[in-house]
Amino acid sequence: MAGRPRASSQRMLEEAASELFLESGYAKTTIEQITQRAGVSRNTFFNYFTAKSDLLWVELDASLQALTDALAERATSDDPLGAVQEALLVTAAGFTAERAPLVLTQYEVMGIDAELKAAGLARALAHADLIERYLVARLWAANPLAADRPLQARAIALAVLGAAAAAVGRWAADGPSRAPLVSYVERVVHPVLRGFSTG
Amino acid sequence: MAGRPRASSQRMLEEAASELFLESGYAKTTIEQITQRAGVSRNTFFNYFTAKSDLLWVELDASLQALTDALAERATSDDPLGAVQEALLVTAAGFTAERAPLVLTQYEVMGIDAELKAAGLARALAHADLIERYLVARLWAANPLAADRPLQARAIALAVLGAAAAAVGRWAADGPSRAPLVSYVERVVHPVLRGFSTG
DNA sequence: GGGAATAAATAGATCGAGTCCAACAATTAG
DNA sequence: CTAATTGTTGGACTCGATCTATTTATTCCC
Repeated sequence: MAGRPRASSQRMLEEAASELFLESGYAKTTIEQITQRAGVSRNTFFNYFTAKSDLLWVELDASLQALTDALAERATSDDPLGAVQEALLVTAAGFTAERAPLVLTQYEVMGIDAELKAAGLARALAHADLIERYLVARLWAANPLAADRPLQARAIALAVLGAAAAAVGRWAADGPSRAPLVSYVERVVHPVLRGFSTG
Repeated sequence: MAGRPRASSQRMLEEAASELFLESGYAKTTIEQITQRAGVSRNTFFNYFTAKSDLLWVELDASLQALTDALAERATSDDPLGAVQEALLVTAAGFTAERAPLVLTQYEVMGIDAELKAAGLARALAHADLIERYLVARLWAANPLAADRPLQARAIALAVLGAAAAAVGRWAADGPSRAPLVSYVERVVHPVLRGFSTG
């Protein structure tokens, strides 16, 4: 395969960025500085990331694939709500102490305000979309005549997303000696799904 | 009171913007064009709005006050979860056909992509913060010793927010002859709160 | 070895949202 | 009338993001 070898990688840029964010804050760190530290030109940044903010949510974005896989493994489950919970827990297990997003653990040092943190929730809508699609396929294949099932699938997906977001936030705030994320997520996702499964 | 009278208003700018968004799309409409149509200078825009995106969420932002008031009226409720649902329904009642955010009803015409729509969820975190604070006050005054009650309050608040967002999205998509938003919100918020109230 | 194909990096330019400050303008109060 | 107050504007600037043309670094094939 011909072509010029890459001079950098997402990982390199991410590491350069994390150092700089911790040194000077997110807002004060320019893309020029990040790429300089990584040894490439400013324009090259956009060959690796769509936007500066992508740097804050690398682990979250990566977990989308984990959730996709976990849901696919449960494609034929006869307990869709239970399967959603399991898939979320499997995905949550991928977040270890070393893979806790800096944006959630070091937000004060990095000068991350509430609006920037909130953008994580918007970004995680992709996860909710996966869950919704899974539910639409599993629930309404069983009973396609129920008129509001698309709304219900979406509501479950978004409610679960919200609960999981609460869990992640608490987990990150609890410090390095925190329990595994899985236990937080389970504690909050279970009541949500319970509510939707009775009736 | 001395001082120079204002030459414009949020309302005027919002109307100018809505026209332009519908004509040319959100991304293609510049702040210069909006302020020109409203008859003021570009810099003046920022005396009325913090950012261009504020224009998309005027009704949502306004509903924050409605929710604040509705929760305050239920400050002494002995059924906090029920009170949260009622407050949400009162707030939802403020969204009529004429007050449906264009960003949700005309997103195709306006070229609003998924990311821009997702930002509404991030913005609505302010609503979830209100609910969380209300729950912390109501639930943990009654039983301050439960260790994970702050997490539970946050999880409820965010789960309810997610469910409500699903309702709003469905409601907007259903077209001008849609049923009142209240019925959508009730249908999805009730199971969430039910799940957290049993146990 | 050399040329062609391929993929990546870079320089340079531009746009527009957003920030900021100084000067100007429109009102009221004394 | 002057001073105080509040709002508008012009001008300059930053920086993320976009885009294009050129250059660069590799492989492949003759």
